[in-house]
Amino acid sequence: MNEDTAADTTRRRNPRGQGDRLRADILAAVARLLDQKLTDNHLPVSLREVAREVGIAAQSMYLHFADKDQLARAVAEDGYQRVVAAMRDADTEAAALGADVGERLRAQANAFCTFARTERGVIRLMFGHNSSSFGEPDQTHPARLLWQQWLDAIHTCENAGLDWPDGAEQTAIHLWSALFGRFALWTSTFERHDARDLTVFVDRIVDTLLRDARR
Amino acid sequence: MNEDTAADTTRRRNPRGQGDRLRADILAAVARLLDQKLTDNHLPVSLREVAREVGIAAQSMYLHFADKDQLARAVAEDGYQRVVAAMRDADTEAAALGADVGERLRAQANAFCTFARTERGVIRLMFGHNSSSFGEPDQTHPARLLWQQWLDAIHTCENAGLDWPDGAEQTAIHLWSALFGRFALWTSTFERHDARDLTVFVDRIVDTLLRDARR
DNA sequence: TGTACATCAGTGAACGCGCGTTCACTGATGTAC
DNA sequence: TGTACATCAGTGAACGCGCGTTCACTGATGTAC
Repeated sequence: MNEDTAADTTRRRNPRGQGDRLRADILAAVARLLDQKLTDNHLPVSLREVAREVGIAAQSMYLHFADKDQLARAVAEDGYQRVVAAMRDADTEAAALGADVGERLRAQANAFCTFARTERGVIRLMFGHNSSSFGEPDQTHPARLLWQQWLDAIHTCENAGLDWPDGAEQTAIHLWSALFGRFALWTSTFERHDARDLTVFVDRIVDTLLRDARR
Repeated sequence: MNEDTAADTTRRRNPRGQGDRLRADILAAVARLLDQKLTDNHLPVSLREVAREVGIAAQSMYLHFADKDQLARAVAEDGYQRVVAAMRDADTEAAALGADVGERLRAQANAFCTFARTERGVIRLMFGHNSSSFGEPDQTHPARLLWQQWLDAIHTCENAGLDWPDGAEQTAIHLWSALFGRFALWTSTFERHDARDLTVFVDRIVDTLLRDARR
């Protein structure tokens, strides 16, 4: 077992002139370890930092969270609940103003991006570890809430007569992926961070989807 | 200044029966701190773990990296170089087999996803912090390499006669966003992780782009 | 051909620090009688 | 109306540990003479 980890075979010193090999070995080891670490939800903030920020003693964290892991879990779960609430509110508001289903979908897409923009740290955590860290394989992952919200939005359009060429599920995945990917690029690369870029993108992608659905 | 952090005003104990308020305060504090931490590239692995994995003493890390931060930087930079190399190789290979520009674009998109799938930890790190942590605002960010690769691929199609309705840049951003977003969803949510889902997605999105470009 | 020396690829031992967590405690506030 | 008591929202002090980093060292290998 573990024949792919360098640690098994006792390492021998590199020959003279080959010292740079260690550099490559180190980079490969980091890649391996990072991959293993993906499973646990790592909170890149210490309990004590949080306590300091709140203005309480570090032990007071344990009044509400059993350990650090539970805190991370709670933050992500809270994030899912809030983003879904924001989308739902945007939908309700748009509907109250007499928007059609397409405009309501766009409103929800924008609400999602706005949440991502204003809660960058939290959304990173939300998508920062895979399902296995949320206990039971399927049912309990709080991302289900968000997935259901997207699916509802897409279905609402179907009920109003739109026909998605790739089907509701694929359309929901497509929209969610595109928005999150665009946000990730926007936030993590060299672009200046102008919120309008995101809004323009939302408009374009929702328009394209609607156009193809109405054809 | 800092009127938005709870730590400024000395906290007073919650009234009886309101103990749950602390929970909300803590979650809000974590969100604030996570947002601040986005700027620095945090390597969720210790130097000593890496050294153990490689099979060397912890201090030997300093033979190649000035500190932990430089190691994180090097891992990300290496990742960018490798993903670009993989895309370039896929393109060259497809071209050698007589593929047209569309097929070559698809080959590069697939190479990107394959890299993301096999180097999940590294790609997380690559997109896990924003540009400011890479020194000079624009020029030095190694993501530039990848951006240029996408742009080249899109331009190659233009040179072969394709006309992108949204322009080359927007098309490149769209493709990159969609792929990365789909990957992020695939890896971090409740779906079973079946590589074919990604391949199917790549096919569909590239096909859609090409169809709209040829019209 | 032998040997002194420089270089290279690392290691041994230790530092001070902040971390997650535990245990026993406090002091204000509401409640029963 | 007074007082004993339970409850609540936390804190004080301490633990052992692994971390990032520093400094001085080692021992094998190639090179100049």
